[in-house]
Amino acid sequence: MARATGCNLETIRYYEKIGIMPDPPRSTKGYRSYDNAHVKRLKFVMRSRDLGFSLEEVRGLLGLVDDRSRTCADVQLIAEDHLTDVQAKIADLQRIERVLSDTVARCTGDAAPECAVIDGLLDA
Amino acid sequence: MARATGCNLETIRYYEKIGIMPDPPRSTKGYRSYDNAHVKRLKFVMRSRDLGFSLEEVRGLLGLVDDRSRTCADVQLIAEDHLTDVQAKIADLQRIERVLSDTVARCTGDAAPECAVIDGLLDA
DNA sequence: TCTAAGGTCTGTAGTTGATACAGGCTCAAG
DNA sequence: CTTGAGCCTGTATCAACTACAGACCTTAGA
Repeated sequence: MARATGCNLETIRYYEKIGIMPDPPRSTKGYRSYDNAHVKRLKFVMRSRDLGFSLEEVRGLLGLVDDRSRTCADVQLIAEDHLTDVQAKIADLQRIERVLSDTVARCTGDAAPECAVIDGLLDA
Repeated sequence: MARATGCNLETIRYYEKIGIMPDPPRSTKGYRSYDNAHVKRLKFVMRSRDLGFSLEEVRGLLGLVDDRSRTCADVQLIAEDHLTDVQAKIADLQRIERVLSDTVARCTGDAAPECAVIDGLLDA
């Protein structure tokens, strides 16, 4: 399954341990054996993680996949919360980017020990 | 110093333990006593962290503050590397934001168990 | 002077989301 | 029959803190 999905082997077992992935059936010698449903679920998890959902959020999303009595509105809540988080992070990083690029622009870049970056951090 | 800087008490001691902050002098009863230089250094660390520098990067920046034989060019390298990181993170998050907001926009938000977000994650 | 509330001390454990072994078992090819 | 690869469990590690437990100290009020 690691090869099939590109997911790290240890990560799959980690997901199993924390209950994101179900305990798969085992061969007589104790080897895990996975089927298409496992692969599909793992890919779902990987795509969610890729979009920055936390594992707890992924658990919530999986709840809907598993339990069809939960609704689209539940998912929308999780996704909108997450979208808000992402937008806040972007705004933060853009602020940081402005400060950093302004400061770096003031760098002379020479061999002197005076430095606009350091001064900025010391005096801000 | 925690009150003076707004830094969590445990965090200050953590910085001391990992060598970001120096071991301060102690009272006879073992209480730490800080002066202005400590406060200034801690504020420098806090501002650097706030701009997203890792503690290792902060260590590098502090190296210049401490050792005046190091140069502006050294700092510029650290800051430019970090700027590149920040810009990459912004680009990632913007990609995520697009996907998320597109998907959420397709949500009906009703009580039905069909959901565009889930479908998107399952089939992408 | 006693007491209670709060601050400080050390040291350890928990957090998130993995990753990296160690040491042992099994399997398939040559 | 051997060799190398793959799988198994369990534990340790990473960043950057945060949160206790349990002990000690200080200060203000009765």
